[in-house]
Amino acid sequence: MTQADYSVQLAKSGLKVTKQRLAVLDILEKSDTPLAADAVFLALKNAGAAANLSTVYRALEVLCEKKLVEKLKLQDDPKTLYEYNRMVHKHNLICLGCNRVVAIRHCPLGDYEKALAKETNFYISGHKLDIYGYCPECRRKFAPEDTSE
Amino acid sequence: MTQADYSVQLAKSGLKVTKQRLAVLDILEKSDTPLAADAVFLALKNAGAAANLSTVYRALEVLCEKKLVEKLKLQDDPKTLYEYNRMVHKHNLICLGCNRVVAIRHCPLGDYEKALAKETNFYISGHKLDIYGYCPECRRKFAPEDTSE
DNA sequence: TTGGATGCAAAAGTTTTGCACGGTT
DNA sequence: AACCGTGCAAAACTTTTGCATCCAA
Repeated sequence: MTQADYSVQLAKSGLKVTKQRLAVLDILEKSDTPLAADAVFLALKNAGAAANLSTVYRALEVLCEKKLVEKLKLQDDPKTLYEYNRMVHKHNLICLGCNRVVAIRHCPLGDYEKALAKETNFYISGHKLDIYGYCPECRRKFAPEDTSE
Repeated sequence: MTQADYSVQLAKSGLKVTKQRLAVLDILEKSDTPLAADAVFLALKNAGAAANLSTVYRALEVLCEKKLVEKLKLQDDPKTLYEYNRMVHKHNLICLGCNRVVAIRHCPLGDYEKALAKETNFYISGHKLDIYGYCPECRRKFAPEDTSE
């Protein structure tokens, strides 16, 4: 993704194109894992595009409103994480050892949601599935249990 | 559940039996929805078992460690919620209108986890599924979309 | 030009911690 | 008696807000 792409996205969303917002989008788009506000703040500094922490929070907030960015909260992290919204439904596989977050695209819950809606009479707008475990590397380090077959 | 039951649970966990911990367990066990620390604090006061907020946080923390209580974070609430751990695997159906949390016992994810473990080589320790929507009453109030058939 | 965006500082909200005292075992 | 738990106050940490200034449209 290029600067021009982000500009179009911002403009389409009715937001002013500022270097801070462009930089935030770029950081998130390039990151292979969701980032907390302070991590974005640091990344901006390192990229030579330093912005104020408040500005980062405000940018993240407005980008979430416009669906350019997604917000997520994981169980053991007090910080809210943000990731570039690639507009695909997905789930998170979170490593409890190194906190790496791996995106999982296959979703087994379509029929389940429909059945649940019928059963509970809720209107169901979406769901969030986080799967916790240990990645291959951390398995080796911590070996919480041997599950090899 | 009675005072005596909680005492046994605490003792088994190697915790001292104090009136604050007993009261916290009782509040959570009787609640039909997960509670935030400040709500527990208030409930204690109303029950004539007032305790300090720090004590409530410390009690909740240690009860979580001992698996007597479960911790959960939902997407739009900055507060951590706590619920009595009934030792059953379940999911949450959360109403975006009134924030009611309904427990769902059926879990469709057993095979999915196994397949995912094989595919990613993660050791998978668990998952968390939250489903968001509008309960029957809030559907009527907000009518976000007509999905009746 | 003008309304929205930013920086800075201060505040708000939730949760944690240090320490002296009190209660459980 | 020893040690863990509690209360109180202060602090830590994340996030939000007020206001003056700046910048994109």
